[in-house]
Amino acid sequence: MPTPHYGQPRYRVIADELRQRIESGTIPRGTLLPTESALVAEFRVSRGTIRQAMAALRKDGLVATEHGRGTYATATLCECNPIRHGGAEVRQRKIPADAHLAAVFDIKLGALLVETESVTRENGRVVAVAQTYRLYLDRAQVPSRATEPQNWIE
Amino acid sequence: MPTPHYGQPRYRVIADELRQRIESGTIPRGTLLPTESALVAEFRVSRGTIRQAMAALRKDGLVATEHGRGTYATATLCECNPIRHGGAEVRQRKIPADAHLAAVFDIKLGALLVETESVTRENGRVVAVAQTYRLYLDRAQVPSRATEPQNWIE
DNA sequence: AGAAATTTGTCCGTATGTATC
DNA sequence: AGATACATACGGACAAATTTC
Repeated sequence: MPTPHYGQPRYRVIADELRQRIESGTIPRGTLLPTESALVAEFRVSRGTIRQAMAALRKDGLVATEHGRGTYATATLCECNPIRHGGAEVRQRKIPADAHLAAVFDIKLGALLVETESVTRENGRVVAVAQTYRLYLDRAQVPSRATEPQNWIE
Repeated sequence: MPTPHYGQPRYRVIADELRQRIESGTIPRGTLLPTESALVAEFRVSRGTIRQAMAALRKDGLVATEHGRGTYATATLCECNPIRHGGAEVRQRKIPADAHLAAVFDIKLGALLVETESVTRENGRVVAVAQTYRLYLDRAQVPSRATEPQNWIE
């Protein structure tokens, strides 16, 4: 097999498969995913392809990776339907901190924040977007060496 | 030469170097960067490494890539010093729209927005971050095929 | 405490497919 | 159509962080 990528590229197919396993609970939140080598064996692709799929999931905040340790599924991302509030659409969701927010809040990359997004329209046209972030205070934390990530409950 | 990467990985060193060239004006805003092959030759690294450096710059919105065309430096990111306003630090800057904001505003990826960020502290600890975005109304646009990107002024 | 094994991170070289000019 | 450039994929190698013994 040279390198045919008709339709969807392989790394995307794999990413979608893993995403479904996480969302369906086949891979519980907070637990480690199979290792890269295991996925290489399962999907019969090269390690680079697996890593590309992982990067895609990481970008979406669905998983987080720690060097020498593994990649685990992050906490549930709760996304609510937008509600109307004074002419603006307001929507709230839990998100993992990106690099910038992690630095500002001085928290770990991937730690949970609550994002409130408000979208303002004028004549149907979006003219302003406001996003506020606050710490998500719960026992839901990114697993660390101090606790057992396997048994951590979201 | 096996694969020594003391300290910083090479792709990051290259990304920093390119970033400096852009910020110092060696690579003017709006102009195309050297091609991948040129950078491969200059830095004596593989294409994948160059592409990784490019991806890093792209993620930061410093450059934008068009398929079959090349990679060019995006508009100036004006970043002002934070000012204090009622117990919060407020800072404004121009940023290129990421995928989400581009979708919400219905504008092109990389088009300019004005971001106002407000950071609130309690006892020195950051407790909330608010970001508002509005359209940046000016002639500064991301270059398109219709105009000549080379001569585009920010 | 320390060595070995495991796992992810980075890098290389190469090849081929696909889109644009 | 031809040239150029980006996207995907492979296999191998060594580095670095973590866990296990």
